Amino acid sequence: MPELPEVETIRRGLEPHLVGLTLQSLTVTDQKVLDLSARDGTLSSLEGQRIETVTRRGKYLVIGFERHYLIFHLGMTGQLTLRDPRRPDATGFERTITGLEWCEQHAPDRHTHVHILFGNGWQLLFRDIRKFGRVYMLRRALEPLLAFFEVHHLGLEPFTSDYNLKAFLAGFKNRTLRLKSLLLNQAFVAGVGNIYADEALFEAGLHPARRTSSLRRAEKERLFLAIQTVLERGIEFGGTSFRDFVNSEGEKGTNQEKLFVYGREGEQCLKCGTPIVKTVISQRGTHFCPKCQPRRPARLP
DNA sequence: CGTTGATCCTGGGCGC
DNA sequence: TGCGCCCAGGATCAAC
Repeated sequence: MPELPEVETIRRGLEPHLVGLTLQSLTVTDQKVLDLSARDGTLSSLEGQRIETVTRRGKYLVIGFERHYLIFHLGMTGQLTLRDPRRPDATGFERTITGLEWCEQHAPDRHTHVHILFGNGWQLLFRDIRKFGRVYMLRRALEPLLAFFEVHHLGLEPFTSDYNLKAFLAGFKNRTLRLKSLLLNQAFVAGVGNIYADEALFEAGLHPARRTSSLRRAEKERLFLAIQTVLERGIEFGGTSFRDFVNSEGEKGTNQEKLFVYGREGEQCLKCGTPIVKTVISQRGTHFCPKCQPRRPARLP
């Protein structure tokens, strides 16, 4: 679910509400989602600390308290929402389990694993059906944060000076894997997941099964630009809500209406009318247009 | 070292 | 209605 555009959408929703709030208590109802291997202090040491920053790196959301970072990775089905218990919760949803049809705030349920209560009465709720998501806690300093990103193999960060053509091209060095697999590797470009990988390859007109070693310079440059294009569009439309994604207010994004290939198997390509094909590459569903994304590169003119 | 495949979870959707 | 099966947006680690 949550790739860079979804996490950024959540970040933008949380930041104006969270900055300045003081954490009163933090409750973890399923320890499985906790990873305190790199912590420096106990969870209770967060009590009384004020939130100063809400940032993001790849698919990781980083909440900066006065002395610690609380870091969230939403896995496949993670949701991070704000709730004001003094307001009525929305009810009567079509799918109460996945939360896909949920809008506005909702009450905690058996899939809500972390509850954070703030001094003003608001709650920040972490909910994750499949429990692939994780919550981490670090001492607030640059060095442990960079070490954390290092341990989790985070590569180029889109929309920063970090993401430049030279570094991008270096990612192709000595590699033979398929393009789709390269894009899913967070050590290459951080934040790209299955949906945006397929969309970026369509945008660049590249076949997902092509080997990285077969790309010409111009094709790599197209991919370099295409990744930013599709991520930007995803953010612009508030993220892609295929199943579970909701923003910090519990609302769906609309980027699923803007996709060219993902989830469109058998439907006509929006550019050429050819039916979109779905296949499997490194065990992930992969969608592409066989005409717009030829397996063999077009001959030079 | 690079690459592939199994695995962790739960729910939804489909065919029978 | 129920059951079995397959699928799902991620990341890690063992094994080749």
